[in-house]
Amino acid sequence: MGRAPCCDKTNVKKGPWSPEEDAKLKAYIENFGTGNNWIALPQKIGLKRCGKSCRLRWLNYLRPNIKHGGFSEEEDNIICSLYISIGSRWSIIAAQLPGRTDNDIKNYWNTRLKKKLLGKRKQAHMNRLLVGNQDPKGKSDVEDNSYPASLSNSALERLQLHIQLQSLQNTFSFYTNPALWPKLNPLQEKMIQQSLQYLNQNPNSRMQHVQTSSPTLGEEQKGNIFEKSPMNYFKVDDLDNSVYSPIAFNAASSLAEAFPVQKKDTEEQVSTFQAELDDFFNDKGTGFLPQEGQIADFDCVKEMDVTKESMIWWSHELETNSASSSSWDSTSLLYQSQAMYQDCMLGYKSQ
DNA sequence: AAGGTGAGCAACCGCATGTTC
DNA sequence: TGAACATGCGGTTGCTCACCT
Repeated sequence: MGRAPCCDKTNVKKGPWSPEEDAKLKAYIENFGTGNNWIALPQKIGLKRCGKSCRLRWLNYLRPNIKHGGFSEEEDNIICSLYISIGSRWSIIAAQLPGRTDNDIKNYWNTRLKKKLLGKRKQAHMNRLLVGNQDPKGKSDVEDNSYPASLSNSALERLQLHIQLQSLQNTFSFYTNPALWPKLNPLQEKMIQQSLQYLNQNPNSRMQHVQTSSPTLGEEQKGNIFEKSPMNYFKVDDLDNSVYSPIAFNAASSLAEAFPVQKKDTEEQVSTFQAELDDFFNDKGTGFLPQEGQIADFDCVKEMDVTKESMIWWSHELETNSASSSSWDSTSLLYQSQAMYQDCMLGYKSQ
């Protein structure tokens, strides 16, 4: 048995509202309020409209202090920032912008802001390609310190781009809101998170994927290692010395399975790995889906005691958390995400 | 001038959640 | 406690208008 319709569909008017209808609705609500019953309201005032339609019309157009169009730069920033952080939660975004409605913001985003933002990304990408092509020495960007393609300093920036692009595509950002992480591939998320954290703490570092025949690492390296991995690890060089990163050592072995590199680190292999890693983070090309055994190899997963059941539970928790707008402070999130957005945009401007 | 196309936007639809009885 | 109903929300649709050919 389906839900009973909220009104008699055959006896209600659809389509644009006439000025007379607007006037009737506005006058009634201003005088008597909605009476907390939108369904009954149209009958009371003799409108052949669905109650939901009346509500929408009032909220989006007739209620006082509604602003239409003319979004300011500041409003653009707020919308973009929040969208990157929380996705298409238009009502929450609208709550940060007095006088704006969720519908208005949604339309504005879909028709203009999204294009504007993606246009900047595209432009930045094109700029990079142009710079690479114009290099007179014909160096690959692996060799060129200004454009290192291995997971170097720019990896941070690139990972951020991945995250933000994925946020745009998936309407979530696990970056600023851990409660939202599981919506994406948790392995990718945790690895990115760990990588970002480490690279943030070690701004001079370069990160490479390294495979070694040595089953263990030297004593001098142990202090920098969370956990040994017999064959694969991420090697992080900063300018002063080489350290071995606490980044996803167990992930490295699983990654190595996904992206086998047979010999020790040559620039070419690092470059290849880099490209493959790109694909990995982009969910394309390799189509890497970890098997159960592989999942257990990720230290991020170990922390979570992952089983199929817990993943399901985790997923459910996410849905619950993300569905409840009162479960987190959207204002603090706004400041947090605005800073991220500003960083991102500054990054584009500097290119 | 007429037809095609795409952008912008108002409104609708269906689902999820909240509330009431 | 659960069914019925009301409300809120986000995705989608379809209309209008401006621009292009």
